[in-house]
Amino acid sequence: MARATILHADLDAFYASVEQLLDPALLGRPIAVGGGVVLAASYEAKRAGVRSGIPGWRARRLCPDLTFVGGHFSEYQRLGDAVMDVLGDYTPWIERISIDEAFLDVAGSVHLFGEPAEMAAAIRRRVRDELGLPISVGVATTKHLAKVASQVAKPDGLVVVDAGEERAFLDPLPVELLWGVGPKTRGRLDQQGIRTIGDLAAASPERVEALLGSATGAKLGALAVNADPRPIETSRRSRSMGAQSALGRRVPSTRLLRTELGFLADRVATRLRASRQAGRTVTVRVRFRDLRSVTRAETVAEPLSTTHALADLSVRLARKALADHPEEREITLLAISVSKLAEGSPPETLRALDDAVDAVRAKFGRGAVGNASVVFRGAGRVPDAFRELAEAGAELAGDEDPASGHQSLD
DNA sequence: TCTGGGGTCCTAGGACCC
DNA sequence: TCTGGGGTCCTAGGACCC
Repeated sequence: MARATILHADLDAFYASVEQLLDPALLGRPIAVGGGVVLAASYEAKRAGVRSGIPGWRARRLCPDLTFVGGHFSEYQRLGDAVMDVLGDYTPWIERISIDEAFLDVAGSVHLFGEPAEMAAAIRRRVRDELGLPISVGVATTKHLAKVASQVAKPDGLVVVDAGEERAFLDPLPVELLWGVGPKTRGRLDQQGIRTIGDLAAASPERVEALLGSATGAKLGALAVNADPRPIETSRRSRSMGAQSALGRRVPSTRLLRTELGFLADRVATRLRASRQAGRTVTVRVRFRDLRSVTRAETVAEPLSTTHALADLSVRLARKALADHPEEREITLLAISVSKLAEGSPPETLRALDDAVDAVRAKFGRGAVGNASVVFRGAGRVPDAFRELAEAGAELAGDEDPASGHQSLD
């Protein structure tokens, strides 16, 4: 039987913990990072029902003494990276899955640092002592189970699920602890009397697949019986790249579409070029007042990565989406996503302008130059630092492959 | 009194080809 | 004479995650 050598390390209420670290007056108090929407809540706020993603007004109603803080996004990036450096002291086999969590496979480091559980304890101690942050760790035989374990460990805890103890650990837990079970799936399972992971593991595959669709059902079934031994992936290429802007309520004039989609196209195309990629499918999403949204997509023959081409196609797609919904007078969000990514740059002739813009920006900053929509759009509703943090999160794929160029610890 | 920005994966239907 | 089966690609929408 496989040993429990997979760790999932997950910082607790990360943004909120950083704020409490930066301003000790906030310690022990319910705080939320964000404003219009809650990006993160401290455990004190969570106890009152404040969750990330809920609107600010609802959070205030749930928790009248809630303190909102603006957010120190560059500090989140710095501290998140510092935590990953600590993890890297224990193994090169790290899969960072967001700014504040990662999987580790420590099978090859046991002779250096002791049992996986000891490493987990040491990691927690070091992150607390050196960086001042609480972090929970789960240890198990598979990634998914380690993640369930870290969720159970929260806040500020350690849970080890030894080989052979998986069923006893999983069976009594509620299904929503499984990765991929959200409100809808939980509701569907609940209607069938399936509430615990044990219930799900005991249900026939046919029944689960009939309920959730074949792929989702099979996947969830595998998770429930811990039969999903996916390996640690130290680097991964992203499959799409996008950007979006919430707009408040706006009438979708041609001028608005050109300005906002020009801004978004510029952000996406710049990142595409920086990663030397281009994409064939462009998807535009338009959201209406009731939060319903529609998408229109087009796949082109030649991969594109120029700001101009992306902006033009995006405006066309947005017009198509709007034309199909003439009853909608106002829109609240625009988004662009580019997928079917491939290595490659645009032809020389088309690239010259973007190259020049990229070069000037590298020297003088983003606002120094750009197409009119970028320069004249003015400040958005969302701080650039937050966008950059989110972008960084989307580009976690490390270029360091432990399998090549790194001496095995064994 | 309606909510950010970045992603992943799945489903279903239709076009098209052999 | 009116119709099989399989595969691939594309589009639109939805659920979910951090």
